[in-house]
Amino acid sequence: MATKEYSLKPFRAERKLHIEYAKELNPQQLEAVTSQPGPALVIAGAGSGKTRTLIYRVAYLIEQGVPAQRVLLLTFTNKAAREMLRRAQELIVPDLTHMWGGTFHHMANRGLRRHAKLLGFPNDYTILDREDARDLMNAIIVEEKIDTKQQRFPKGDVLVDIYSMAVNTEKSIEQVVGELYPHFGDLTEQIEILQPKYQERKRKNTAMDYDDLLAYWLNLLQEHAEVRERYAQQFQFVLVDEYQDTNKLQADIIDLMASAHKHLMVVGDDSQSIYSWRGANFQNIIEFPKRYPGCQVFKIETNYRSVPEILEVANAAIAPNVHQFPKKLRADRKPGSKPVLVPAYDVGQQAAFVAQRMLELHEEGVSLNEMAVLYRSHFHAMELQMELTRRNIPFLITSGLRFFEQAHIKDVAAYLKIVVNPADELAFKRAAKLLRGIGDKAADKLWLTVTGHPHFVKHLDSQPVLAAVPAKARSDWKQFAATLCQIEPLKETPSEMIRVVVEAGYEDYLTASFPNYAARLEDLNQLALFAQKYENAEQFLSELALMTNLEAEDAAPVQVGDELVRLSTVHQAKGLEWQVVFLISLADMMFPNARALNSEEGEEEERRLFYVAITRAKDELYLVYPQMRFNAGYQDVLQKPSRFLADIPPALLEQFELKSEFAQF
DNA sequence: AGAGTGGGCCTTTTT
DNA sequence: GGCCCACTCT
Repeated sequence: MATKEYSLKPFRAERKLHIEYAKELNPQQLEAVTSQPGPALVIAGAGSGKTRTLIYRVAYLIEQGVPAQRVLLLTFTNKAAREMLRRAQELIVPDLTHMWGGTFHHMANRGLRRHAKLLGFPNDYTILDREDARDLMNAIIVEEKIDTKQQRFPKGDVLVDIYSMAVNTEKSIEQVVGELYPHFGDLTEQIEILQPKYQERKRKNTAMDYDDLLAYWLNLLQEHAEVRERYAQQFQFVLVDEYQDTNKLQADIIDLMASAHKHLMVVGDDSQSIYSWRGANFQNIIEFPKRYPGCQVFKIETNYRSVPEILEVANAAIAPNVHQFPKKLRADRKPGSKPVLVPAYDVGQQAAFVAQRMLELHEEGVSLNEMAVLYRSHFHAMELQMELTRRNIPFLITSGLRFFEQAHIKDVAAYLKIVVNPADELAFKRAAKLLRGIGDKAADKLWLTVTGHPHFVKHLDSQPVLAAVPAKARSDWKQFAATLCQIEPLKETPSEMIRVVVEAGYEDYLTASFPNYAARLEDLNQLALFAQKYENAEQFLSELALMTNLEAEDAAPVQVGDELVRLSTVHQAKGLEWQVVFLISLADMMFPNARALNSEEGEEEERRLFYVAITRAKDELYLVYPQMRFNAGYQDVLQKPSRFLADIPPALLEQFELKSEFAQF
């Protein structure tokens, strides 16, 4: 790898460049975009053109002659990376396809597929999603004969969460349990003993969970100087978006990736740090100047997104937080209308109000695509979904379940996984249990008889294996074995594999098992189309596991051209914007969430979340709360408006009086 | 004994 | 939709 340094000429407005930076950027943005190499921290408030700054920085680097493959752009979603590259590409001529861009997990996976052998892992490992990790952990709890009855023992998903937190924050399990799971304090030792078992089991199955991708990648960079040097040399410029939501593990990876040149530019906003429960630590951004002494600091504080009335509410909402960089967001836009406070009787009336107002706005000419409903938790949107369906208002919801996490998608993917990685115990058992007459026990037994065989797929149809198959499952099993043999040679065309699996029997299973089989079949059809983009099954499966909710939409069957209202959690709305935003279920204990209030930091994070939600709105913002909570079987109980609403001076809001027509629900 | 089904109760945020 | 448990069917 050539290690030529590409230096940047000092920016001078009069010098002829393709892009007229000084015209297209404000002075603060311009300063960051044209800054000299070296560590740099960009504090960019909500709606201040953070993305724009990054795009222009990329374009500027390329225009200065830096080859695309020497730039690394880390973003929160792959979609964000793609979007930025696309827009940077529009600004300049050179080809950016060789630039590395994407999420941390994406980058780690890309590196590990190349170098996993150094860690004793084959490079065709499977990536476990949350559900897989939980199932594996539960299996271990059973095998280790842990008495989960006598004393409340954490379930698989809780254990996985504990380990995840330890890995991502680089803390000990004892510390994590002590701080976040004190009620399991006396089980600490047992919890510690199980972690290596979990690690071993994944290794045996040649599988990695999300945390392993990061942890092993960091390990590779730390322990293998040749790998570290290779990438640290390659990436002369490293850009990181949403830096406030990185955790210790990710920060360490960044530091090593940028260790040769130290041309590291991180961009973020401490007020929008909302992922501490995933180990994110906004101390990373606060202490960046300490870790990189002499770094340049840029503040971008002009907000182009929202009308001043919305911004004032946002500023008031975040003000009570003690732990933040002092900053003053200035509005650039002309005055518009005040945010509206809407007390609804209950969630039903809340839904009715939102739907009604949407229709009115649509009449007034606002596109449905420019409206969004945001909430704290997925289930807060239930009534609204029903209401919108009743009124024929088309909506797109990024639900708790991702497109790719749905059972039928995972079932079919399991077939491909078995062929790609015959050590994948979870995939094998999942697929086997779909056959009639095979349940947990039979699947366990069969796995023990088939695992480790060199000609795994062909072996399934052999005499010794057939003997272990329950009699009533025999014919299904034969079909299963035949299907796997059939798709094995098709690894280069994952979409074909999917079609074969569906036609060879999965379709029959769907029709027999689900009333909505047609919709599920259509999903699988879309999945096959989506798979065509990939060169082989392994790539396709990686993508499937690492895709975010936002990206999943591109693969989900949504008719193009249709106008859709967006329903989303605040977390998933990060980085997005709409003309009109409805923020619903603003009742205390719903938003802020009751469980987050156990600590002071918890309340501050909820407040940042509230701030993120408010700053998604460009023109109109509705703050809606239900006053009554439905109490099954008993009288409804009164609930308090969110404590965050009390921090907003009443003069900044317009009070909405619900007309009686809403009260009938 | 193991597979499969249905009811009751709860639901934070996600790569 | 998930989880747990009780129940029936084979």
